[in-house]
Amino acid sequence: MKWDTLDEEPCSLSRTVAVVGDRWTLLILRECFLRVRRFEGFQSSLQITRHLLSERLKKLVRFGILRRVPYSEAPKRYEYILTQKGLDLYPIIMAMVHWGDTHMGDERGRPMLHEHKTCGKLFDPVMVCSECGEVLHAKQVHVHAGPGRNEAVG
Amino acid sequence: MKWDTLDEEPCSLSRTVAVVGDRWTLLILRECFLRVRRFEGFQSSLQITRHLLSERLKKLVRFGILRRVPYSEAPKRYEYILTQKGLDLYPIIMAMVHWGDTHMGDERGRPMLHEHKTCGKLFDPVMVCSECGEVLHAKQVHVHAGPGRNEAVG
DNA sequence: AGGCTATAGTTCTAAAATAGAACTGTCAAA
DNA sequence: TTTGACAGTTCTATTTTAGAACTATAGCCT
Repeated sequence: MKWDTLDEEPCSLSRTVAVVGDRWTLLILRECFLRVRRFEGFQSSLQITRHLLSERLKKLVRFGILRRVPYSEAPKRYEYILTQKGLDLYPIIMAMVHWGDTHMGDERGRPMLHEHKTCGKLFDPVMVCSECGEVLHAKQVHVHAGPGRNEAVG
Repeated sequence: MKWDTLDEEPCSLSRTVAVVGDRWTLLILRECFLRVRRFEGFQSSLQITRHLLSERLKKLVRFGILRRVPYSEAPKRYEYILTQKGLDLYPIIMAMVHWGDTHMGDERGRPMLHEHKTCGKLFDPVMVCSECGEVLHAKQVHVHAGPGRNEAVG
C-alpha cells in the first residue's frame, strides 16, 4: 500500500485517510467547523507554517472538501468554505472529540461542551445502526466483502 | 501548536489526533478490528516498512490502545490486542469508512459491507445526539468552552 | 508622494519522518 | 545442518515538515 495512491485502494477507510489522514488536515477542518474561513485565521489559531497551510488548503479544495470563494476583488482575496462533502466530515470530527473527551482528559474537565440546538441539551455523539437504531459495538458487527472489493481480506 | 505536545492541548480533537493522526496508525487499527494481531500479519497486509510498523505498535502500546501479550515462551513472541480504549476507537473508524463509502466510491460499489449481528441487517453507522436521539448535523450544534479550556476560542 | 498596515500567499534552508532494503536472533522441522 | 517462520533492528536515501524571510496588491494616513 503506497501513500500516494491511497485514495485508489479498494477500502473506504484508506480513501478517507488519503484525504484527512495527514498532519494538520483534521485540525484545519476543526477550525472550519468553528467558522474560520481565511488564511490568516487558520494560520494564527493553529500556528501552522504558512507553506504547509497553503499546501493543505489546496489539497482540500482539490478533493472537494473546501471551496475557494473570492470575497474581495481588489486585491483579489479568497476564503475557504466547507462544501457538503466537507460538512459530511462532521461525524468523524465529533467521534474523535468524543474519544478524546473520554480517554485523553485531565483533571480540569472537558475543553469544550456541545449543545444540541434541536433539543437544547449538552450532549455526546453516539453512533447507532441505521437499521435498528441500537448503539454500535465493534464485536456486534460482521464484515463482508462488497462488490468494490477485488481481493478477499478479513 | 506543536506536534510533539499535541496530546497536551486543551482540545480533545488535538489529543485524539496526537494518537491516531499520523501515517499508518489508522490503517493498523483497521487491521486490529479485522482480527489481525501479529507483526507479520500487519506487515504483509499493509506493506508498511517493518521499521515504521515497529514504531507505531510501540506508540499504540504506550498510549494504551493495544496490549502486547506473549503467545509463545520459546522463542518469546508477542501479539497485539485492542484494549477497551482501543475498542472505543470503533466509531471513529466507522465514521471514516462511511464517509469514504459516501464520497470516495467508484462505479464498482462498496469495498466492504457491514452486518449488524444484533438485528441481522446490512447497515450504515449514524451519529445521533445522546440526549434526544436525533441525527446530528454540524449546523445544529453550538460549541461552548468547557472547564478544561484556558483560553477563549471559537 | 512616501511610508505603514493587512492579507494571502511563495521561496528558501534545516530538521525530522518515512521508504526500502538488508541484517539479527531464536527456535522448530526436514 | 540447513531451511524457514517470526519479530524485530539497523542502515542509507528520499520525502515531508518546520521555521523564517520574502513578494505582491491595495487601502489609509500624513
